[in-house]
Amino acid sequence: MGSTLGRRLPVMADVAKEAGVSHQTVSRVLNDHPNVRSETRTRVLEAIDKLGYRRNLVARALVTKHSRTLGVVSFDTTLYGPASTVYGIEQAARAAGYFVSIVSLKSIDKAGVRDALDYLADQGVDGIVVVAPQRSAARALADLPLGVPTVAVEGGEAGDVSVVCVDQVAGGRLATEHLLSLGHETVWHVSGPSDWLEAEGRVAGWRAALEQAGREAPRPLAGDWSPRSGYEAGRSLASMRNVTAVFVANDQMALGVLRAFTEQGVRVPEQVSVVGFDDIPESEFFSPPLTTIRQDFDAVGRHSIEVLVRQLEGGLQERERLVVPPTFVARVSTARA
Amino acid sequence: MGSTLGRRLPVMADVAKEAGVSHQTVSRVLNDHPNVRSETRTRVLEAIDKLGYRRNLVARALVTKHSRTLGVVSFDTTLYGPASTVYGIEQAARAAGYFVSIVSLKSIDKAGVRDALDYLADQGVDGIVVVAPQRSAARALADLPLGVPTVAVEGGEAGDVSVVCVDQVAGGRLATEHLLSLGHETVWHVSGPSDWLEAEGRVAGWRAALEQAGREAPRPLAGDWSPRSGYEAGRSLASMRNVTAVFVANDQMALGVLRAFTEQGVRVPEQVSVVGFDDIPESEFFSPPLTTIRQDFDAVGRHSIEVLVRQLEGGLQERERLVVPPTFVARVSTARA
DNA sequence: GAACGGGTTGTTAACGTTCACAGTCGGGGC
DNA sequence: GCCCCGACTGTGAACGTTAACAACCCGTTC
Repeated sequence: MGSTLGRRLPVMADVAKEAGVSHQTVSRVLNDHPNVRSETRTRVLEAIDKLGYRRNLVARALVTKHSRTLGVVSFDTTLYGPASTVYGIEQAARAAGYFVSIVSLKSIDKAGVRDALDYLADQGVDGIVVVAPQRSAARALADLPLGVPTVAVEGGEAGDVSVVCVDQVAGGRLATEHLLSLGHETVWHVSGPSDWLEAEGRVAGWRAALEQAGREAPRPLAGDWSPRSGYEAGRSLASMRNVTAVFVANDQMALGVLRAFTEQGVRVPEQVSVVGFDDIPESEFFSPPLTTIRQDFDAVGRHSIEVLVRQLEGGLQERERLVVPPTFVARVSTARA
Repeated sequence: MGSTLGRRLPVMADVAKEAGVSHQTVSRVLNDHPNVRSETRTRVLEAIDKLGYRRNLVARALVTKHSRTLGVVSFDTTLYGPASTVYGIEQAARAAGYFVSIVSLKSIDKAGVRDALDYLADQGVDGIVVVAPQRSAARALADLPLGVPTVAVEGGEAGDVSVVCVDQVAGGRLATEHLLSLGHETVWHVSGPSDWLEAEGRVAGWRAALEQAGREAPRPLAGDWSPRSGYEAGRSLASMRNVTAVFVANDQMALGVLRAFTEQGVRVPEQVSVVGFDDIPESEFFSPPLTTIRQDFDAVGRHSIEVLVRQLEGGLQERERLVVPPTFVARVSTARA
């Protein structure tokens, strides 16, 4: 192609020439500036349409210092919880007119979190959501000097940043109280990894409920969220005589527990009642269908964007703390003692 | 505070002044240009370190016309398959030095795909990966005049774009042949939604295996990937006398099938053998543990980035088609007829 | 001693927007 | 008739980087 025009994408100046106005007027039209004669506006819009012009957001970001991009750092988005949360975040962010740039961490240690944050900051994101369910991640966040508005999901006492989370303690309570109300003497617990804030919250809720009912809390069995660890915990529990009720810290482990019980000939819910946590789509079809505590991940994602955008567009503000309540889902894995 | 220096972030010019060189030399150091005296280089690096300078990637993108950002558009990243694929994509992209911007679609229709693509193009991504498992998405892709290098995951005959996919037909064959080899007269099938290419491929593989063995293919039961739809198909199957082997198009539906069988008193694998597809983490702990076909989503994600990056950095090229083989995973849900 | 050439550095001009400011035009008040 | 003001539009300069080119230094070569 000659030097005449080639394949070059049209820029504002081209539109301006086409419409017989200045590039600034084009800019005004694009930004909905009020003081543009409506006739001029249509002329510009026609030119835009004719040339197939699209504004260059990179150039815009350079001068405005806003990229309208939000960063998300999350741990293992393969898991149902993080995946759902990130999904909610993405939907909400796009609805609010932001792009979403994502970083999934394999393991969360301080260095990993810092790197991810740096990485996103380099990219020029306007704000960051950190799905930081581990204590170590939350601590990293608290220590980091972040130049970018940030909100933490499940972040515990995450220093100066705003936090959106599910009330894990209430969830643990809900599960345990349900089992106690069915007449069980006490409730056993298969917990998540101790580094996780969610695991810790559920343990606390379980303990509080038992204490309030004046029951002894048995020693919790620790899992790692995986079905396998639930299976192993289930084998231990099956070998004990006095177990009639178990609160498992997530549905995947609960699946493992159910499997172990089945193998050992322990019948659920006739001999032992089981409650899970999360309400993954599969839970309803476990054998037997799992009574569980539902977390509204979607709401968590949405809220975190709301908080972040408020912070971004409303100037600096108080840090907020938003707690989403969990709900009880009755199915058939629990029965009277 | 004053006009002296304020809180302004340092730019290249500041580093240049600090090091007593020109901003261009700083740029050269940052870009590993060979012709910089090593003494100068260290002086510049020291200045960068002292000032805490970080280069502005937005400005850089403006002039180079490369953002080093890749776009990903995917359908419902809440599902295990897409989530794992996107995870693999993200890991590989970051390793290759690219940022990842993501768009999750609720529903995939032509307009949705086009919007997502436009959206990402506006943002200035260098390339796009479309996780397009539906026929409609693939068709949308084929029709679209895309100005950006694109690769499709599970994209079927996706027009001019490169494709990375799992060999679904081979997977369907694997499952069916396994069941036939156990002596079952024929194999029933619970399929995915007909609009999905993956569903179609699995049906084709199942049919081919039956045909090759000279067996009649029963009418497949259609599901929608959800455990519930599997449950409903399972109830139908349980009510039939002659069903001894079922190939279910994904593990979630297989869970539903198992549930229905359990409820109806049909024993797996004693009376009926069941094979799933995907190998989700839960499958191993179903009752009974599910024999299934494993898809290496991670590899798919990685490969798609490899193909895309090759296209990006190697100039325009032939479109590629990369097929990842599925593998058979033996567990206990299948037995001799 | 002049011309050459490679390594090293600096100068100037893009890139495509938005911002700050300066016009121009027309109508209303005195 | 004059001034002012508000609506509208244009001009020039940022933003922070890389690209293109020019310039310099110093050692070789003829």
